[in-house]
Amino acid sequence: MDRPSQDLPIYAIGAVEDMTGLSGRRIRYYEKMGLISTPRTEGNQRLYSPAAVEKLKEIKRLLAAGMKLTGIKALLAEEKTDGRTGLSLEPAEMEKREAEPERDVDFLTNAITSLYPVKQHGALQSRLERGKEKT
DNA sequence: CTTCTGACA
DNA sequence: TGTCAGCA
Repeated sequence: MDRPSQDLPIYAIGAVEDMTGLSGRRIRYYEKMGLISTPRTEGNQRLYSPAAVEKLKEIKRLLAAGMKLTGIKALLAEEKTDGRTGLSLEPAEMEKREAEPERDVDFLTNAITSLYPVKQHGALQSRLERGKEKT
């Protein structure tokens, strides 16, 4: 069967700070901004899975690439959606996208193609292209 | 000792 | 964003 080990929340925020190079302040901030969701222990302590750590590294990269938190948030929302059908967006998300001030489609497309494996390009680019025509 | 939230600079 | 307070 699959090994959910990658998804098991096992690291305390301190360990994540060492692994990602991000400050706890920032990690908590990203969570507050809705970029990530973190499981808590009964004592309200945050726990991060190896996958979550990678996700944070990804956010760090995107940020370094010049993307705004809002753009990354939208990107993460895309991934959460089915990459193939990719059409289960909630009205609230749609509105946010329409209102996204820094939506440079070409820039996002480049960032995506250079950062992600071919697999995820299709649906994402289709959506971006559509938004492009629309605009 | 580490983490948490809220708040200030 | 760093850092401090006051808790747990």
